[in-house]
Amino acid sequence: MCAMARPRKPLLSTDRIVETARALVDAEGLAAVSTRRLAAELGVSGPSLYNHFRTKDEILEAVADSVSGQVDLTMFQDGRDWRTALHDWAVSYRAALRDHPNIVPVLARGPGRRPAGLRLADAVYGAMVEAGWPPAQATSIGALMRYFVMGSALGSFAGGFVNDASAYDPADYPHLQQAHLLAEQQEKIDERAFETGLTALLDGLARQYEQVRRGA
Amino acid sequence: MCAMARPRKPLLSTDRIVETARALVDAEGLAAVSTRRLAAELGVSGPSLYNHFRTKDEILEAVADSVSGQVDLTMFQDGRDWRTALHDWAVSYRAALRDHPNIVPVLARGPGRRPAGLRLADAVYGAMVEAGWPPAQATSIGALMRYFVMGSALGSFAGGFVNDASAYDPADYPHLQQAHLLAEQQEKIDERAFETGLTALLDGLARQYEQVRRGA
DNA sequence: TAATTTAAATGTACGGCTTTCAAGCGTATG
DNA sequence: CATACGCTTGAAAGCCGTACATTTAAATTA
Repeated sequence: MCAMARPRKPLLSTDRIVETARALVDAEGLAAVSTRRLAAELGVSGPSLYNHFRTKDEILEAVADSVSGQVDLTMFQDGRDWRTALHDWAVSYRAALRDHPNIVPVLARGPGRRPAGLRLADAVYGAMVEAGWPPAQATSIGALMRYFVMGSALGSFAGGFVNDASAYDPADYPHLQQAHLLAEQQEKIDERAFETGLTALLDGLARQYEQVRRGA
Repeated sequence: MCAMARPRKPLLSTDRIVETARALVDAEGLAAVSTRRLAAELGVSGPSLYNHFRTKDEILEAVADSVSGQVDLTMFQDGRDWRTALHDWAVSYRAALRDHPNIVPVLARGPGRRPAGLRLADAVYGAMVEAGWPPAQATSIGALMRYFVMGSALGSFAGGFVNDASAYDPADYPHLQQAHLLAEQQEKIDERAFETGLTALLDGLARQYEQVRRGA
């Protein structure tokens, strides 16, 4: 009896699925994304999704990739020096993650075969080589920058400290008597830690760059 | 009929559960840990775990904490300079994560209320303050070091690149023609990226330290 | 145009998951 | 001895992802 047939215009499209999934992840977190729930959000019944994606994980990967795609890459093209470009890129990268914190755990699994993620890696690598870094170092720089940005996103937007004084017995953690305050100021602390680390990282790389150029 | 009674000696203990869970995570990954599977591994039936933990997540948190507990902290006590201590700590931290890569995603959610994780944060913070860093910077250093180590662990041991040449069309990623080779050499690349980043980070922090000391 | 293949959605169903609960039984405490 | 408590259990509720056959419309081919 009346099994719904193929509609005149497809109800679903990969784009619509990804966009809706992203909105759902942003609004309610990764855990809220079940195939049934997502399908409901799309006005459709569960298994329909499997006509457009082979698995739920593919949907999440696509969402992650769409966030990667929001990272600005123009700084690698307009002749800025490598250090400034790298700084701006890291900031833009982090901003994209901050806008969609709930998808970060998926992104953190590495570039995998996500096109936009690979484009990121490609852009950084290419720019560093062009700036005069040896290829091996350029690879390292791409990786370590990703490490730092991802780590800071995960460590900040996700877990962090718990805002509950009773969780911390001062006797156990002599230096962290005010750790329970950390949660309140967390945003600022994370921001400053990121900036401090990024500056240190770039300073240190600049030093290595000088040595490399001197050696060459 | 014949519901099993309370045994003379408890079959379960929190320690035994955590150890078994850790072994299971190490051997077969996070996904392999279901309450039933873990219970079977313990020679016990599913819901029994709930007499010792309130939720499965608490078990994983405990496993994560037990890994945090393996990180060496002695370098902060024997009078080494802050830079050397920080370096050794980062290396030891990364080694602990490398020994138990599958639990890293849980650890990466931040220190939360895990005692060993907090002890880590406390030790770093205390050592930096003692070395003459202003408290605010000491906080930043603790956070950014965690970011970097966690990010490098997640980006390496977990996902990374896919070892499948067909995944990468050279036309799309002009600089990554050999990206498919990356997976093979991944271990070395990750190691070098970590070392490069760590050195750069510490060089950069040393520079900031000089400025701070000069200003004081 | 007619026949055939493919696409999109569906209902049903299977096997898994975490977690709750009452019930049973040993052990410890009064 | 009585009573409370601790530990384990089986059963079950309510999720989950996804495989499958089915239905119909669209697209393709003859």
